[in-house]
Amino acid sequence: MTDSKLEKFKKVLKDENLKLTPQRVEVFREVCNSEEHREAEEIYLALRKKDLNVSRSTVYRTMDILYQYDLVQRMDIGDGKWRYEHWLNCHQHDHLICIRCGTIVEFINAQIEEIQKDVADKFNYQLVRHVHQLFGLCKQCQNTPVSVK
Amino acid sequence: MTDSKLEKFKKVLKDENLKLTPQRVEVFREVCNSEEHREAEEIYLALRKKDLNVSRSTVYRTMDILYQYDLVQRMDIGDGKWRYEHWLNCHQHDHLICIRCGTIVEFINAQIEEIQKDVADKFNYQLVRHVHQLFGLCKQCQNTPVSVK
DNA sequence: GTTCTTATTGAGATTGAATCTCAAATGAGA
DNA sequence: TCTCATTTGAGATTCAATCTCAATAAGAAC
Repeated sequence: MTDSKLEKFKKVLKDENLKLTPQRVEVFREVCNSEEHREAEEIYLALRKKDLNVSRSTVYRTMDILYQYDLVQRMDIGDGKWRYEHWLNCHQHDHLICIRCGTIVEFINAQIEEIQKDVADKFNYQLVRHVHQLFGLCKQCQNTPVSVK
Repeated sequence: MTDSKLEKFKKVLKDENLKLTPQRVEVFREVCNSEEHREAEEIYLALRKKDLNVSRSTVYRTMDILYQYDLVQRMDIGDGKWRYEHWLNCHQHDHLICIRCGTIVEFINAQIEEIQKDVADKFNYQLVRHVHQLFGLCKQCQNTPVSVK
């Protein structure tokens, strides 16, 4: 994690009268140092593994703050769990999700973005955000037979 | 609900060795006769209101069957609840969702469908299904001031 | 550095949608 | 009508997320 990212977080905390605690810093650092799309529980366990004992509650609470102040992105692939990813260089992208192995790949398509705007206009909706997820089988899984239980 | 829809359901039940029960028929009828995107709980309450007392468990179970056998569509707008809609004339469409009043409107865009395929190809994903949701403010809500609590 | 106030933390309780359990009831084939 | 596997209903359970509250700690003021 670059210092500028941490500074950004510190600024948000200061501006919002939230305190800079070691727990918050550790959670933020953990999220920034991974390119994965992880659940709060996974982030919690990753911290424990590193002997950085931040409670589950605090992880959930911090992820909420990070999401509210646009420091992380979160997505829901329909299994009832939020998945978080850092959101500092690369804003605005969508996802391809493998329905077998769960691999998540990001994509950006300017043309789709344009058409989305047109669709929203046509229906008189003022577009705020969107979710666009393509579910399928990744190359690997297309070539792997399903194991028999 | 036309008879042909019910026949389709009966055929699925028969083919899958599932029994045709009055409860299943009532749930199916209830879903087919509404153009809304409703949660299982709402469908359950709608039935109760009509004095068709199907248990909550049975509603959930029947919705699962209907979804598994492609007789209804379901969507998740990120609030942890499945919303169901009948899926008999109009397959394949996406949704515009008002973030204030919850109104859901359907849209279809052939161009986006095409580009999606190209994106999946490019990443070597074999596309199975997709979720595309545009969140924003509907016309009505753009013109309504937020009420002060 | 010390004091003070207020926010934060952690552990466990709670929530709510969805699923599971199991005894009683019921389809539907023989 | 009989039989038996399936289904139903009511309540228990699950699980991610949120809430509660006493103990702790940040950080402003001095």
